[in-house]
Amino acid sequence: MKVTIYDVAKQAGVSIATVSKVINNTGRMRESTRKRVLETMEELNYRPNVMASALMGKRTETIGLLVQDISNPLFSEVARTIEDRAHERGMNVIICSTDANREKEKKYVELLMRKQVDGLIMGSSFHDKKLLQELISDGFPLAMLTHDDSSLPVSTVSVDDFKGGYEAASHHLFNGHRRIAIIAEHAYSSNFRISGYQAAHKAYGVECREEYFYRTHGTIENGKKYFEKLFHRKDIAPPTAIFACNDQLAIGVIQGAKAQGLGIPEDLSVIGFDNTILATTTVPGLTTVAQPIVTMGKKIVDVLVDEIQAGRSLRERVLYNPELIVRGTTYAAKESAANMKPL
Amino acid sequence: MKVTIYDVAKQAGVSIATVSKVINNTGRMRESTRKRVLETMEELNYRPNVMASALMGKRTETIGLLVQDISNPLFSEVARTIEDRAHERGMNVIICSTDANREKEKKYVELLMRKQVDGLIMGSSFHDKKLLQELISDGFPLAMLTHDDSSLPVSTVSVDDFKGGYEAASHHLFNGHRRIAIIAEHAYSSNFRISGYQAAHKAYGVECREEYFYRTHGTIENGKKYFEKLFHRKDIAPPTAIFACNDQLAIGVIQGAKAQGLGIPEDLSVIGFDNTILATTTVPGLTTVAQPIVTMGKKIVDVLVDEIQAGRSLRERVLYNPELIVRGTTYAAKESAANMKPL
DNA sequence: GAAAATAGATTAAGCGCTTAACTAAAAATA
DNA sequence: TATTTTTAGTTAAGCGCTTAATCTATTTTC
Repeated sequence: MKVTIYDVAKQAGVSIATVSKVINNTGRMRESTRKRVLETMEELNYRPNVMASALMGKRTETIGLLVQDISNPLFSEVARTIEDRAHERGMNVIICSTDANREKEKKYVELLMRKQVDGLIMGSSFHDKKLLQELISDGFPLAMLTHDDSSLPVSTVSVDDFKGGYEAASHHLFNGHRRIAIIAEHAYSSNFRISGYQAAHKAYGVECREEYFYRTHGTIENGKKYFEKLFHRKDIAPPTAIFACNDQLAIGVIQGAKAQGLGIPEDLSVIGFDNTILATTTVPGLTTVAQPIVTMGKKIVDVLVDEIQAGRSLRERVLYNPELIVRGTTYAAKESAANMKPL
Repeated sequence: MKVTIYDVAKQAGVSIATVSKVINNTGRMRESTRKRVLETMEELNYRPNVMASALMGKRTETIGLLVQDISNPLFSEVARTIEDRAHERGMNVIICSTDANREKEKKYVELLMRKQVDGLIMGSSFHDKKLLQELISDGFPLAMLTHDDSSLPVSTVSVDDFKGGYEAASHHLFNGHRRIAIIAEHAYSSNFRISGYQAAHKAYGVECREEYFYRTHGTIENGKKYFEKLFHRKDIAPPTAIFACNDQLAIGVIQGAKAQGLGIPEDLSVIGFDNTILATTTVPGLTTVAQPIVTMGKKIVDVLVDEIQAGRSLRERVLYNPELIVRGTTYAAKESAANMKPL
């Protein structure tokens, strides 16, 4: 049967309170007693029951991680660093994929609350803002990754999406491109990437055309689909460059382009976002805007755990710099050999 | 403050036992009473505390999933289907990445046991066989994915690795290749893939040369590295085809080959294994042996949950058929235009 | 050497729930 | 109508732990 604190106490010839004290390293006792209890625990292969101690108001040492889809490389890479850091900090992680679906978000939050998780990391946009505000006003430990909504009094860790968008567009513009399409995601962060893209155009004195702008879910299929939309429009000249707001979209674009016989980057330059493993597996490698995934994953755990330990919101806002990783999918546009500078 | 069963009981004017009964749908009571309690629960936004009920011997409705590395696409894809199915069955999943490291395996198993998880899924090879046997003989609900060790009395779900290896090698052989290298993983399943590869050679009357056999960890870097090893050996003619035992290795091989100026598949045919998202993002697409990931993920959860509910090991062994997905990285060998048949 | 302080341990209450045992009232049976 | 059975609910113990309150030596202080 299960070994309980009573078994240990009996065997060691002390009370359960004493055993509890050695478990938690609290109170005072003779060194010999501590040692004897420790040995007995070892001997009986005793494992304290987390449920019972959680019932007494201790932490469950479990945090919930809500992501859109753990099978998406960005999230699985983030999840891995979160998991590792959480373990270092003595916590387990329950991962839930919400599919950016309100119902699931709600269901999983409820479930996680019932399990008494100590805190929650929102791994990307969380759509049910009302539920979010409820959690926040309940003082529940919360940290948001990649969703820097300044209207919410929560700790956030994210990348400077504006800058990322700016750098991606600037790279294209610098390379002489003047017709640069953007395929954005239905995500909060995309708003900033779009703004950055627009700001870069302004800096270069290039008009930003509505016709080159699409917004969709960030899948490979959609990348392909919107590439085709872009290239089958009769009203506009096709773009010579595309800024896709995640790597999957970029890869879809590349696949669509290659299927049409277009050369990458000779005929079309493509930039992605995230620098997931996918960006490294294409040949040529995908030029993309890197998020410091490992750093961010670590940080979000630290922020959350600090908050849990402090017992109140620390409202930390951390913004990391994105980095443009130039690989093989971007190149000077045909119509302009000379590289360009902003105005 | 937290709403407890007492609050509900008081408000509804019943005893906590009655409330408990409506929560668990047990015992009998007037319909009007049940309804009143239900309404009160709703009204107070009451969420039963899983810890407390777990303490009373109920399930925690949590299962642990141990994988090598959740950031590896194969595992993240599997994890996603496991997660979904588990949720359908009313359970949460705690994911732990072991890095195929004994220490971590042990540490995470301990942690999960302390958290009273109802069962464990071993998502790939589990190295600490002793610990495994301990768990099994303790009667702890366990299911193994992709690790069909017949010496262990556990339920397993896996793909027919022998057949997968056989089909991969046969495809190369059929295409006329006679120098087919194999890069295997340090995983239990690789043994069968290797056997299948050897059996196919036998069927075609082709000698299997030791020099074309390597074993390593299944990363992109290692794919590249072993491609180079293979092509810089002076003692043997380089292979015209490679069977890599996972997609990452295959991609590494392709990257190495392209870096050397080799054309894929004209100069080198490559087959991977797993059919992860990575196999679809390369251009041309990677020919690979598909595991029915979704089916397997679902099944392993069902097996485990059935076992948990039955309260004893069902010792189910499920073997799925792999499927060779021919994409663009395999082609007839130069030295033989005609396709070949087995003896 | 008596009072006060300290060290080392125990007792007992209680966390939020489940459930076996019980009770009281209503319904069925004799 | 009296007795048995059924229904609808309650009481109370206990799951494995934490911790404040308590207790008993043993030391320290003056």
